[in-house]
Amino acid sequence: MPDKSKSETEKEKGAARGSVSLKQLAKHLKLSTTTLSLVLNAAPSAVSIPKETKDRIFTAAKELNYRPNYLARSLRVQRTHTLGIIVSEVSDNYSAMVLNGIEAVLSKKGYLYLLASHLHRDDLLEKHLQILVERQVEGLIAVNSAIRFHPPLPLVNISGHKDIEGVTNVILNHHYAAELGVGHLFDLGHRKIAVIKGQQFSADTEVRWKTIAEAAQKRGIPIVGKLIVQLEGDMRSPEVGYVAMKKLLSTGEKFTAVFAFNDISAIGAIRALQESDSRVPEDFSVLGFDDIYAAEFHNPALTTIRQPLFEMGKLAATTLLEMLKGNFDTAEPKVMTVEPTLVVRESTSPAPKP
Amino acid sequence: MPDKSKSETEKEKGAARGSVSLKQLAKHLKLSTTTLSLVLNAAPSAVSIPKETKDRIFTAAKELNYRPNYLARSLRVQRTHTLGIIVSEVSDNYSAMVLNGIEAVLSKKGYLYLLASHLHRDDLLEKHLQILVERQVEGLIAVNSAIRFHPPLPLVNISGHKDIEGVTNVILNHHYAAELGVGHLFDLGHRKIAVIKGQQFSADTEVRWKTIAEAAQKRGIPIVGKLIVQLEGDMRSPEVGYVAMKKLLSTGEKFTAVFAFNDISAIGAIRALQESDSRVPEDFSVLGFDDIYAAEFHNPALTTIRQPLFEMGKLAATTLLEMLKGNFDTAEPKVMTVEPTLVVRESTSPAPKP
DNA sequence: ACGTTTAAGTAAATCGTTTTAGTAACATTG
DNA sequence: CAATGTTACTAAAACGATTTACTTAAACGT
Repeated sequence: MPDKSKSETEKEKGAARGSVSLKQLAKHLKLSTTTLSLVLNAAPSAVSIPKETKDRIFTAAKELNYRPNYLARSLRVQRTHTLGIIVSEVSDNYSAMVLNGIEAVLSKKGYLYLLASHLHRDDLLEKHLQILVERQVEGLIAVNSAIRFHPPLPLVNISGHKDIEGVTNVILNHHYAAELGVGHLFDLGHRKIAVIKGQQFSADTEVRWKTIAEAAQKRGIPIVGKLIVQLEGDMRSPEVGYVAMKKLLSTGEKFTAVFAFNDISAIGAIRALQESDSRVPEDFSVLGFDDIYAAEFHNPALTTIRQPLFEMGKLAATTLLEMLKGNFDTAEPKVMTVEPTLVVRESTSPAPKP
Repeated sequence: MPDKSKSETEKEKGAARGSVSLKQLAKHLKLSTTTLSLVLNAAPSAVSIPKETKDRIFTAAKELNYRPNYLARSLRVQRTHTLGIIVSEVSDNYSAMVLNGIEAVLSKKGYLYLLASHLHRDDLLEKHLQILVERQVEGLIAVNSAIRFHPPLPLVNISGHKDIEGVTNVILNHHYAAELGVGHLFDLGHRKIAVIKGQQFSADTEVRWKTIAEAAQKRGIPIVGKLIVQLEGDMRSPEVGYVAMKKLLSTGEKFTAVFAFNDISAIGAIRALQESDSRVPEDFSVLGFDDIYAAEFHNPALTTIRQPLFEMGKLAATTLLEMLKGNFDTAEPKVMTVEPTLVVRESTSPAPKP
């Protein structure tokens, strides 16, 4: 037990657990807190302080293990270097990849973030945003969230509803995504295509469906009501895709391909198909969306529309930081679009001969 | 444009963007901040304040959109209701599930958390812990991190190295996990078992390997050097498992089953086997670890050793909060163990006849 | 009618920093 | 040698809350 003795004696007052306040450090050095602050922060006006004194300060700070209290500093300088991020759920694969992108740029810029989830409940969304604001975050990033009001702080929304005053949007080029997906299936000869729509609460659901319908119509592919089914519930487990496909199969309506809302549900759908003794892709082509890590290694490997989720996170973060620099005059809703790509793997193939 | 006019005029001084400080609110009401604070926080001494005054305060607070500055409050009361969490990487499936568990209890208890990743670099780990401490978090949770020093704050480590003074550990019953896994393969008749060890930087790697080796030895299963291979690199993609299995196959050494470090690598391994025209589980049984969401829906569905990751997160969080209540006298390293379960699905089957 | 309670508040200190506006001592300059 | 600069610092006011220790006026008890 090497360091056990001192903790009792140096209990004067102040910060916790072996940490010293600036005031204590100043007293120890018989200098004012002003001088210490100036020196420790390398303020321009510290030029007049002789190197000797500076060194005394530095070594004492190190010895007494001085750690500035970021709260106090933030309060004084009115900057927290903290953002608030709100997602539907952390362990959702989609959010996780976006978060990774966000974190990559924030950590480089010396920002931290507070994270909250809304679990697709509007009341929680509002409450948690409120809490983040009280905690003095400088700006907000929302992922896949239904922001419906002018936010009290600069906010950039990833894959959210657009057209809200004061929010900047990062969205996928949905139109092109649908063209890629439907085009791919069409080119393979599929004419009876089922669609698994996203959960009702997901912001992407509506656009995705609309653009797919358009792309289908444009190619003369009929939209059959019975072949449209909607995901319900949890976003993390393939289970919901499994259920959706079961429903699709139970209608008795014929189809040769399915365009799933995302990879997770595509994986569930494939499982359901296999259970009913159908082969993918020989009997049914399955097209996913997102390109999560698991997609490439699934069996069969998923053909999918890739969303650059990591880049979307990065883009959102850099944009928000930019907004924070320039004063918040970005009042008009702004949209930044990113492009999807088609990744062809094994889960799609030419339509079977009738 | 409904609310555009006022923002210019109410610019006296104080908090940002339509928010008012307590002082401003007090001036507006011609009362002291003391009174407001007492009333707004329902302090016991506020009994003497007549209801009328209280109502005046409440309505004014609502009207002027008063939001207490949490920084200022925290500074004064010396409590931040914030924890620091450090993980290797957010989008790692493992961390994400643990995080979910942590968040579940924190949000219920009114805590938020700052998240940092160390990317398996010791310098980043130390630096980020330092930053979290400066930000006045009340306690720390580390996930899968190699904490090597007595931390400056209460810390609970999930699946970390044990035996560090002042840290409480949440760990899996590795011994039992190995018994379950090896026992399962043994019972199916497998005698030549390959093992995919975890990445060198992962805290679990060493114990996992040791307990597996013991369980094998106990059953008289020989440990063949050529059949032991180690994962290298990224934790998120099955790619590394794929590479590992390729290496295993290239040795020419015979085996009928593989015990993978985790589900992610098991999925990659399966892909490698399939590419070499082997069938899983008919030719090779593959056993995973963790039971991530994708495991159940993989093809073949993964037989795996389930870690209760969500519960581990919850346990860590509740334990830490408990430590924060009772003064931090939990100096002796404490260990809380959780139990694994064997989930039998499709990726394992009786060993093929020789 | 005097002392004591109670009601309804408020002034000021405090948390741990940063920053503005000095000051006191010495050196330099014309 | 008085004015001016420079050097090496410091006092005190913020930042926005909470909290301790009063204060003043009215009500009450006897």
